[in-house]
Amino acid sequence: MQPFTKQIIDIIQHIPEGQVMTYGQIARLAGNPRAARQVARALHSMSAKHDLPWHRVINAQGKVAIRDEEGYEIQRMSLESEGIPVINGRVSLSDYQVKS
DNA sequence: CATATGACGTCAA
DNA sequence: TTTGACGCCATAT
Repeated sequence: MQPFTKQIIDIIQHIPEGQVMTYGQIARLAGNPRAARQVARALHSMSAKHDLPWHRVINAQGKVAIRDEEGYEIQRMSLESEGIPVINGRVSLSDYQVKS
């Protein structure tokens, strides 16, 4: 497991309940400010097998970035279950995004 | 023009 | 078969 990937997983596992993080923030904390896309790649490949709260990871616009319909709804439900309302496929980042 | 952002797609072990 | 690496560059603003 590469340090990067490990960092990404670690960071996601530490996202507080009721809060979300963007790809850019995760990439920055992982040590590579330009690796936002790699964060997406990592999740695409490993989110399922790491008991990660991946539903707390969204894009910088507060939108659910999942393309898959099923996964999208799963994330929406998960977020709302934590008290994060998803309106029009979006989340109120100003209220729920983790600040760093 | 400069800056910010990204839930893929393919291949190796 | 399944799990993980890749760590850029196309697109939008």
